[in-house]
Amino acid sequence: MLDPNYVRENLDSVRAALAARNFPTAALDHFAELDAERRRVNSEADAVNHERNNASKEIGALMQAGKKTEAEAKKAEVAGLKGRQTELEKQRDEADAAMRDLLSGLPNLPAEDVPVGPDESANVEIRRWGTPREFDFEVKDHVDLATDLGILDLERAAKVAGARFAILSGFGAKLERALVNFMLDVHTRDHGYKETLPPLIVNRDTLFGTGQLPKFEEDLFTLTDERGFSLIPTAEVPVTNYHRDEILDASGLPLKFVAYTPCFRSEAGSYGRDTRGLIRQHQFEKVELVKLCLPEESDREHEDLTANAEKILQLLELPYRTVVLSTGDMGFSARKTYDIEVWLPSQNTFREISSCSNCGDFQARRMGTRFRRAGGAKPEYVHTLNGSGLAVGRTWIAVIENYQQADGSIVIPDALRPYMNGVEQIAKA
RNA sequence: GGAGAGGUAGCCUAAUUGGUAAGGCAGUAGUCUUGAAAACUACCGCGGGAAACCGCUUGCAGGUUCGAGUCCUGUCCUCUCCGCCA
Repeated sequence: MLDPNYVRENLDSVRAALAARNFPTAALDHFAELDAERRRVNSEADAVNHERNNASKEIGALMQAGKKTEAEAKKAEVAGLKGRQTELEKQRDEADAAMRDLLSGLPNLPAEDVPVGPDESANVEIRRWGTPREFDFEVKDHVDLATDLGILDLERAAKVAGARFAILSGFGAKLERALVNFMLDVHTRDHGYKETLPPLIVNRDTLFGTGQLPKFEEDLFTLTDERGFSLIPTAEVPVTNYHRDEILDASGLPLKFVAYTPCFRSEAGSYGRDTRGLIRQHQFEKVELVKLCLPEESDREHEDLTANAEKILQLLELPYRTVVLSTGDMGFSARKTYDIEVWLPSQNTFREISSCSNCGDFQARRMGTRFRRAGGAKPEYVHTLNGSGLAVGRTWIAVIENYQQADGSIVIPDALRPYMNGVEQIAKA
């Protein structure tokens, strides 16, 4: 959520920023009048309220003093205010709701150093690590490799659940589990994150807080339960919301969480995209990094978080590059996003394996997550950050494809071997 | 699923037949002190405002009333017992 005061004072630059995100700016056409109306009605309702409060207090005093007739006279006087008050409160609620509807649908404003462009073609590569391996045989993709090895069964998954589901088995399942444990260990032991295991089902307030609602309901799996539950699309949702409607002590910041969870996405609208293999699934596993921090530290924390995610790929010796997303390619809640893309030999290209975003105070404002500096200062909104560290399924793909051998077997990266009970290679049984 | 108890500011605890949230601890600033402690003073839920001040706040949402922590309805959460259960 944008700060209404900021929007009021910077309407033109907000309009330009939204346009850079390909966001229709028509909604802002009514901002000024809506804002003025809201503030006018609010102060008027306040004034009437004040009048009534005073009268009620006087009645109370008269009753205490035993002056019944005077109290009755005062009551009759106050009764006339009631209709006007009800009307004003109704107007105020409507104006507030209209403003909230307007603001809650607007995406975050891009940071100043985000490249401006229409879509992913304007993303800018900022660094590259490792060198893609030279293969002296024809590479296979992860579907052929893993299916042949008997560690992946997509056909039966389609029978059990449907398209975009998978069954991992044997060393395939073990590799997934090894990756999860490896990532959690690195982030907790070396990077100082606190491991958490959040609910996989969340309510609507939580979804609003991180920005999934009201605009992206169709991306979620929502339960038929009347409580409005949805399956989480990412651990960012429950974890960032841990401190919703709280005022934190500044001395406790930054808070750094790492959470391993399954994630569930409807993938509505992505029909025909990445239909083969594990790239795009309705259910996948992810280790997620989340930070709540001071505003002045979020840029640095963002760099650190991205480096923490990259470290996993370095330890697994998987080549990758990091790109900064352009204004036209960023997510709703982000003010700046780095995508980390891992090398996939079968596609001869880099594919997203992590997305690390600084959301500034955008989510904090929706959640009501604030902090207070020492000395009893006014509460301020925290900054929130999140990033995959990493998408486990896609890491699994990267390991399978990058470590494939001519005979179709897979060499286990050194860093993972302790997590595989010393297994060094997955070969056909 | 059945029965019962409860939710007041960071924590603890009050509030008469409904009269407009009292107090303690912790915390912050200051006085005093070589320094600290103690004592004393102020602040000490949220929002707006330069300020004066105003509005909001007893889990949440409604209702009755001039006025609701208090009465009524719904709902969420916590706890206890019974049943069921990984």
